[in-house]
Amino acid sequence: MSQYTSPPILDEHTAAHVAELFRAFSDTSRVRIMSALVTGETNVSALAKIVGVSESAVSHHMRGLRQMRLVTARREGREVFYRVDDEHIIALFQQGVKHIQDE
Amino acid sequence: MSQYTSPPILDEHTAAHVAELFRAFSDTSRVRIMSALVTGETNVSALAKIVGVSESAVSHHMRGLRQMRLVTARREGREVFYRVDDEHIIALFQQGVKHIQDE
DNA sequence: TAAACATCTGAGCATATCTTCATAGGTTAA
DNA sequence: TTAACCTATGAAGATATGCTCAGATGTTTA
Repeated sequence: MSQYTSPPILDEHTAAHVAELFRAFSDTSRVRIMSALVTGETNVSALAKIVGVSESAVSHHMRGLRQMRLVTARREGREVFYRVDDEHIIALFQQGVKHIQDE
Repeated sequence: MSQYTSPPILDEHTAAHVAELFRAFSDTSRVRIMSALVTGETNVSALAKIVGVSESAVSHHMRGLRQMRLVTARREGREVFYRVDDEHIIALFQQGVKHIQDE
């Protein structure tokens, strides 16, 4: 006789990666940076002005987001433009925003 | 003549709430807890065994998740069963998991 | 009521995170 | 080349986070 068993929970390694992904959006400044990038490519100094933090802080955040491949960078002269390439990432972010705005 | 302006970025207050939501899933233990709850109602001691952390640690996590209304609690005798009621929250969580597993 | 069980809570500690400051690296214009 | 500009980096300090430990609270059973 067949028996039902619920799917095993996420293993430590996978769970750590999932947590890392969500952690990318777990900071107010990064959320605002993402909300800017979702509307289009933006460079560091513009992000700093828009979000209201130092260019250094933005740069630090961008390094993390870049390492996680959530954003890509493109150099144009002395400026560096960042963008969100992955539609799934955009959808994930927007879904989080929607949940807050719908409440 | 009409002019296009990109939508303003999220205000500080909204962004803080969005960050708070994502932060709920930004810890390995909480991700594993959520992955268990998604498969069905579970009590604290079971979660502790499954996830591999102390019951106290689970309880602390559940308080946070409860306060954010990401889970609901139901008492049955001396046990407390937790579940994820909100389908949108489940979808958000699963989408994050999917992004990791697809890579 | 007493004892056993399940969960919750606050304090304290170790670690992680975010920001700022100073400075370095890379690019363009004078 | 020098100066100005934009971005990146490392160190340091303040705050946040997650865990453990000890003990409290609530519930059932003997």
